[in-house]
Amino acid sequence: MAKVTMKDVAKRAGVSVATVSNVLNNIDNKSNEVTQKKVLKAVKELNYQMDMTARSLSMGKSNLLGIFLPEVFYLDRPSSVLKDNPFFSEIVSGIEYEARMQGYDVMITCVKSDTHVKDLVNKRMLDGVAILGMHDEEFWEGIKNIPVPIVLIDSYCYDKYGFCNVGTEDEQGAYLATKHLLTLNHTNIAFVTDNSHVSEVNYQRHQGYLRAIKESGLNEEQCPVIEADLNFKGGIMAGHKLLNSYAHITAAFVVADIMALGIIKLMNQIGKSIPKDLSIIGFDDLSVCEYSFPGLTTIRQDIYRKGIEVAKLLINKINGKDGNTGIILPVELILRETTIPLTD
Amino acid sequence: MAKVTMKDVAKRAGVSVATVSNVLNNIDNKSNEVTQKKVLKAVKELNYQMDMTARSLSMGKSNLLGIFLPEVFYLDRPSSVLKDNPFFSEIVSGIEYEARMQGYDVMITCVKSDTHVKDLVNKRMLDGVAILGMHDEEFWEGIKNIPVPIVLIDSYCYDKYGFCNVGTEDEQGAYLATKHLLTLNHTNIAFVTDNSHVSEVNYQRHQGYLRAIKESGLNEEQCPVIEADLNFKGGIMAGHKLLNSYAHITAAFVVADIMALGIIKLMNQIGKSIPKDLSIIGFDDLSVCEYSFPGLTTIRQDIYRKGIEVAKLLINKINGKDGNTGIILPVELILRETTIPLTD
DNA sequence: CTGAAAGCGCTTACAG
DNA sequence: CTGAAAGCGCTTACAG
Repeated sequence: MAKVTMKDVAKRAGVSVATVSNVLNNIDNKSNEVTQKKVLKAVKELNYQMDMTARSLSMGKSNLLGIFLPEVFYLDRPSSVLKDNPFFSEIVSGIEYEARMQGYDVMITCVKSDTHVKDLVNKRMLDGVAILGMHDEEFWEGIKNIPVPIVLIDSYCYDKYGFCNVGTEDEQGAYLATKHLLTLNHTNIAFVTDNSHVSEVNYQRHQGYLRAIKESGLNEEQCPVIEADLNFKGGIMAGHKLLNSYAHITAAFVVADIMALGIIKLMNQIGKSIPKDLSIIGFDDLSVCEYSFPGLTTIRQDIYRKGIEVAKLLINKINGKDGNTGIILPVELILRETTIPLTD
Repeated sequence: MAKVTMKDVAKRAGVSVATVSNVLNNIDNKSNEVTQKKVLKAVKELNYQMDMTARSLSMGKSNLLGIFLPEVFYLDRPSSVLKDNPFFSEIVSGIEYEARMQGYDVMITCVKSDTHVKDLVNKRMLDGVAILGMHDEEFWEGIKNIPVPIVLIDSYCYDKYGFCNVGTEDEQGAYLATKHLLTLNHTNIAFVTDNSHVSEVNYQRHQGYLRAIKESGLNEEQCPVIEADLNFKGGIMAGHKLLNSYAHITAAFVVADIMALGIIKLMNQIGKSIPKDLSIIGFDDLSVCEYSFPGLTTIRQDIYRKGIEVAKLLINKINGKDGNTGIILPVELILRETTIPLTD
């Protein structure tokens, strides 16, 4: 069975290829009803499927969206953030879903440089791209002239480059988390964060933490910042620091669930009890929060929905619909079992 | 800056478009060295990037691989297996990596039917596709005539349809797991599996379990099969069944880590101690096994590598390289803290 | 409202 | 070894 092309449809319907193209692209009143019916009938009978490749070449757009993940290395082996970080899987999932609903396909790849991004957009005539993860200034500078819409996730400098962004109430989330601990009478609350010092997100979360601390009249000095790698192992390291150098701490707000899980694991291992010996609250509400014991109290952001918003925003921009270039999604306190009132 | 095409390169290099195409496609000795040099120089100077869309149309192949995930529903909302199941993220990660290394891009999408698959292959001129997850006979029948290579994961009937497959030593893994429990003197060992009754994989794992049981002279009858949904909640359900109806059981082999985590969670919640009250071993070695407390003893399969093998196999078939159509990856017992010798 | 024709940027026989 | 030309399957002014 040879490939069915528009030509075949045209012949069967007794019209020209141009006409088939017109009705299929819904150039509204450009064709009369009976013509339309003939064409649609032929399409169905022949089970015609539009060749997107030809269409792309002809129109200069592909109906393809790019999802670009950061390339990471783990023990010198190239790894993928999709493999090691549930956050990315979930957001990709949301993007893919919404894109599909709107008739777009998605290409997914890890990118290593701005050049890499530019090349892919050109090569595949991508209509728009979503870029996940953090990159340096050079990277953003390098891609800012790409002639298709670009949406970022959790960026605080997207408008500087003319991009769009879907973010989360980071400051407010951190404030809620800290407030929750304060409400439970904790006064020695650590802020556990990553050690890369480049994350604007975590800076914002620190601000929210500080706002709550100050508001309650506590002294900033008694509230230490503990830094480690932003992953499970980093959480374990942070736990060690907590135990060794901050014995007076009774509660911790951790900027990422995955780190919080590391702390919990360590505490369990050495026979400490969570939340009795340490109240702990995370941020994200990954599925794994529910798996852990005790279940991790955390600040929820709806990551899947975030992905959906990313796709919506991207497609709106592609269609030239103006409107917001920045969307901020709400957060919510999820109470599970890792926080408890301070009693003495 | 207008798009740089082959025409521009040709002009700059003082040759024809055909020649540019030839050297770029490495039609080995079809052009002499000096011509090649001229062309390559022009390519570099103009920063020329091949338009894959045009190339695809012309060649009838796209250098694009499709990764097709099953569409799932969760509480009536369409969901994604990528979101809820780390197994899929990890294997996708492996496929993407290897594909990229070999110069292929990947398209990822959830598919709902065989027609959907066929349409996508046509529309995008995909060179090959990897299909993850389980589907019914009708689905496989529907796609078996697709004229591009198809590789499956963990299929036991791939050759029936002329597909390829990358699988795991399921029977052997289950055997090792069960053997491990037997070695620890357990004699009342439950087999916890999914309730869909369509998974050939879990049938094989059951076989491995039975082999170990029989080999040790135990009576099959005293080794119950417990069924539940293949997810975290299902694990909790299985845990309840275990507690309510199988008090004599001292150990369990669970066909998937994610279910095992559910059981552990339940036991923790009701104050039972793992492994003292129940030894438990899973299958897969997801990252989350390490996060849980106690760390889950399990049978490891290298899922990331599985993805890599999928891509390799797919690309080999695309290039007409014959060879294996079925690859079986090894398993390994990973000892953590959820199994303990039976003492009485 | 419809169709003939040019064009999108490549590749590939084919002739030279 | 190189180039002119046709073709891949669409879309889009343009003329009718």
